[in-house]
Order: sequence, then structure tokens, then C-alpha cells
Amino acid sequence: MKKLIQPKDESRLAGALLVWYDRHHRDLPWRISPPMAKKGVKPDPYHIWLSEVMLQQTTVQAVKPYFQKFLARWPKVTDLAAAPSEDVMAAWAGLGYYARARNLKKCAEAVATEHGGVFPDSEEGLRALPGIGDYTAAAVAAIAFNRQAAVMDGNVERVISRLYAIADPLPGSKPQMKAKVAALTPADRPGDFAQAMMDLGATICTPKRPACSLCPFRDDCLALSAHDPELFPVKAAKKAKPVRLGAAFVAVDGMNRILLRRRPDKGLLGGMTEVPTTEWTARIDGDDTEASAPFTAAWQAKGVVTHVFTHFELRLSVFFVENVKGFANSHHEWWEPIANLEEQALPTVMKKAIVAAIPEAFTPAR
DNA sequence: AAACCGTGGAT
DNA sequence: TATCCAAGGTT
Repeated sequence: MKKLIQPKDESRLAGALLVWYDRHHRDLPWRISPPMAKKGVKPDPYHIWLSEVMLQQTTVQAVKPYFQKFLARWPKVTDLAAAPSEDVMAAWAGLGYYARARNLKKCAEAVATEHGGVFPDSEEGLRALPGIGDYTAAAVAAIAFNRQAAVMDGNVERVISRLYAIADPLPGSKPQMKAKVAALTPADRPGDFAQAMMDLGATICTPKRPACSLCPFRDDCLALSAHDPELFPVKAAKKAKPVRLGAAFVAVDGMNRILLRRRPDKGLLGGMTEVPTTEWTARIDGDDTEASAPFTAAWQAKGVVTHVFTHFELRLSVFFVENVKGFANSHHEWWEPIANLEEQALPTVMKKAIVAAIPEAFTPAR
């Protein structure tokens, strides 16, 4: 009986990919490369988990220095569990998506107190921890514990959508693609298979101008045989970013200290440090002027800082005043020596605002 | 389930 | 300059 659809030889595809990976894998600080694995070196689940959380929606290049810094400061997950939250937030500052840092801390505490300092070795056990979703649970299970878990991230979505020429748009086509990944994932070396799929997506099956001639799947790829891999994956259209306006107030007292405060734990930049600001709204009125300053002073306009967040663009009017008399407002506010700014949990947008008012704020003192 | 949640590099 | 998007998760 003739089949209407010719199924691919899944084991042959996985084998071809692993051969490619043995030769062309990337060397990464958190990775046990195939030659080391052959010598019996095992991945450290703490390292794999830490890297996976940092890599969520974040480039390898951006993660590398943060990964090294965290590992040097907190060598074991129990060290991270015992660390003050403020230290963790400050160390994460600049990486973005700060809920990840809050959940990282919660997860480390859960592993330390509920699992005896040892990560669960199953996808289900990992999935129950804070900050670990479908992707990360599968990735840690496969990479750290050699579990046959179907790992699907943005890279894998691109590879699979092209290999099978999936015309349905993301994110609706995710279950369909996950089933394809599960069918492809081998019992032998599932961790390397997952990393190989992601390396392939990152280096060969790229969003633009993929290097199809170098791809181990070149003879099986339906998108390539249809002559346009760049058409995949199909995605739903995204919405335009609205603009929000606000003002930020950089106040310095007579002792070279700057007025800072802590943002609420939830929401945008949750738990991070900021200079006093107004609300950020779409309104064009007096809210972006010195009239809405935290206290009356000779505020000087220092221009407008633009910063693009995930779902809106912010235009912050920056105001500056110096030699003000220091005062205690609430327990959410404090005066911090400018020399200590580097150690604060300041998100990038706040560093921009401070630099607009004090250009040398982050230059090391001579 | 759609909205929310950062940042910087590549094109 | 504008757009995309990178090892996604939570609510």
C-alpha cells in the first residue's frame, strides 16, 4: 500500500546531525564538548541550569561574562540560595528580564531547602521549579541528565519549520513542531542532539541567508527543495510599539551622593533600583516636566533619554539638581555615594538617565 | 490566551 | 533608521 506522505528516516537524521555536531559544535563555557564527554567528564546541573536561565531570550555573547561572574561568586547552587537578593539583582543588572533573577534566586532556594541541594533529574521535577518552563525543563533534563526530552527553542523551531516546511504560523504550530522534535530525538546522546539542533539553528540554519550547502539536513529539507528556507518559520504579525513619556530626577547632595529608590517587586524592572521618576504614560502633558519633581528645587533640564522596552518605547526627560540638602524620605529611598553606583542594581535605562545628568557617573575615579 | 517582561547586536 | 530577534516564563 502506497503511503501518501513519505516519512523521514528519523534515526538517520539524528545520526547525521550528531556527526555534524562532533565536528562543528561551538565551545561554550557551560558546555561539556564531545571530546571531553568522551573522557568521562559530566556536566554540572547547576552550570547547565544557570546558563539556560541566562540564555532565555538572550544572546550567547551577552551571557558569557555574566555566567562567569555568577559562577565565580556563587560556585554552588547552595551559595546562590544563601546570597542576599540585592546582591543577585545587582549582579544581574544589565542582562534584562529581571523576573528571571528573582526566580533564579527562588529556584536556588527551593533546590537547597526542598531537594537537599541537588537538582531534580527529571523533566517533571525540573518543570515544577520557579523560572523553569517547558523549554528549560527539557533542556536541563537532556543536557545535564541525558534524558530523552524534546527540546524546542527558537533555533529548533526554525530548523523544524524548514525541514518539514510547516506553513502554519507560530505560536499555534508549536505542538505540531514539538511532536516532530520528539520523533527525531534519539535515545542515545539526547543532550548532544538538543545542543546540536540549537547550534545548527545558530550557525547554519540562520534567520537570514542560511548556509544550506553546509547543512546535514540539506538532502531532506522540504523548505530548501521548495527553494526558499527564509519563508520559514511563518509567524503571526506583531503589534506596533506605543510611546510612553516620563521624567527622571537625578538629585545630588553636598556629599556626592545621589538619591535612589527601589522599585516594587512585581512588574517592569521589578525589584531593581532607580532614580525617582514620574509614571510613564502615553499622555502628553505636565508629567514630563520639573513640575512633577519629587521635591522643589532648581531642576535643570538635561535632555531626553530614549529606551526601547519589549512592548513600548520610553522617552524620559532627565532633570538634574546638585547641592541639595539630603533628607530621609521613605524606607524605599536612600542617598548613595556616586562612587558606589557600579554596585547598584541599576537597569540600563536608569544608567542612561544618570549619565545624561552626570556624564562621569560610571567612570572609575582616578 | 494574550499581554507583559530588557537589552544589544545584526541586517 | 527600522526591524528582527536571541537556549522563554509567568500571569
